Amino acid sequence: MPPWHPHGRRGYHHGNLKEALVEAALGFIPERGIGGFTLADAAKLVGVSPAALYRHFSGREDLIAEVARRGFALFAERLAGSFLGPGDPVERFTRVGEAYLRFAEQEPGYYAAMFSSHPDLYGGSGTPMNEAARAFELLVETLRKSFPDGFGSLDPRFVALEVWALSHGIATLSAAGHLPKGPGVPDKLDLLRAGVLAIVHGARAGSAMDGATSGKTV
Amino acid sequence: MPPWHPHGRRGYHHGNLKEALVEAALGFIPERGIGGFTLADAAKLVGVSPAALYRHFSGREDLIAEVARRGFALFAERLAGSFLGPGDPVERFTRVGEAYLRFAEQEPGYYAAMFSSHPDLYGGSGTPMNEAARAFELLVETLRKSFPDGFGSLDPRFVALEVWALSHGIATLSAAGHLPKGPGVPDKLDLLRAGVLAIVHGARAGSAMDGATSGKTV
DNA sequence: TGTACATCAGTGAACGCGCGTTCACTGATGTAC
DNA sequence: TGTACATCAGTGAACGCGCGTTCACTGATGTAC
Repeated sequence: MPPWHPHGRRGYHHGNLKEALVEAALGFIPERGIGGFTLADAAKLVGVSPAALYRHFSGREDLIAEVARRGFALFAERLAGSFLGPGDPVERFTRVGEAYLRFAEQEPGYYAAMFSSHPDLYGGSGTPMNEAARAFELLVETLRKSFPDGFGSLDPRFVALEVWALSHGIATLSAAGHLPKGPGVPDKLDLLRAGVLAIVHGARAGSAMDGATSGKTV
Repeated sequence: MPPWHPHGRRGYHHGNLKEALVEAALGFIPERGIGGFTLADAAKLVGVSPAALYRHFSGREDLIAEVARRGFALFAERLAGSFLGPGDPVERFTRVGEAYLRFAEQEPGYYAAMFSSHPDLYGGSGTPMNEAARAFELLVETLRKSFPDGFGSLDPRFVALEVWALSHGIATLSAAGHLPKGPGVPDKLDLLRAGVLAIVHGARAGSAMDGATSGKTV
């Protein structure tokens, strides 16, 4: 018999309450939205009194911040993993973009928590924004490896931000149902692939973009 | 003496309650978020009993849908307006992108309402999604005028969607405080200009993008 | 191996609150005659 | 010009509800001796 049961309760002590609450949040957030997620429901699902929650989190905000923190960490892991494997760097970088959209779609709870809360609310280390910065750095590094010749006078961080913004835009429009769907209609992967190619290609060609950004670095 | 007072009450009848409630929502949504906006606060701000609201809206959802509907209409107006004026078509199209970001920043209440609610919730005509579709058509038309030679085998609607997604991504990341700020750092306008140039240029060059999207139209 | 005890993760009842919505009503407006 | 009356935009009190959080507590765990 394991020291604690993965689902449900063993007895008076849950044994794995923190993890269970995070999982409950991940279940509720996608279907109710971040604002519609309640501690009461999470506690009920897990089979615990609402007050038990306060042994592991300082409150609602804290639980959501924890979800966001874990989300960014997992996100970075997924992006990094997708860059591994066969193919030339450009192909592998394309896979990173696909991994971005897949994460947003398959982990809507994480994704919503990650981008819902205002980063100014958090300070210090180990916060969601810390993890977010690490994920961004990873994207920059991936971009550097994929295009070792660089982007002319353009900072790779600038290009990475561009790619991130496009991915985020496609992911959120898609999640909100604002993207056209149907047979014969390009899907979000087509949209991302073409956009990323254009951004990266445009940046490498350089000339057109230098005017707007010369001398600026992120 | 005017038939109704622009601010506050004239007497028992408000005279302009519907407009006043929409304005109240536009004031609260940016500071509290769409989920944090309450009918009670809106009614109090306007100086009216909470029940009065139901003479003009069927409920909370309906009020927010009205805000979204007006938002999309105003949005389309602003985008169209920014395309007018001097300059060659490409310059003017660039201004449209800037107008997008300006709208998102200056009208956060409208913007949040426009993209907060799931379009599937609405049906029929005169709904937010109807206005949204008109705004998108306007973007497509602007793109057609700016690049009359087209984009090779690429549907202008595909390119327009790309531009919309990038703009939306930049606008939402910026609003959430996820974009780096500071002197010497490219701002969101730099980001959008460079991205749009790359997307449009990449689409005109064609070759690289055709593989991913040949035969597909929006 | 047994027992006393510190630790701490839970309970459950209660709190104050504010929400969206309803109801029967009332006051103001404007129109018909 | 005056009056009766229909219309309708408001009132205000109440509803049932569920929220996040607190509190004194209790049961289980594990460690020291």
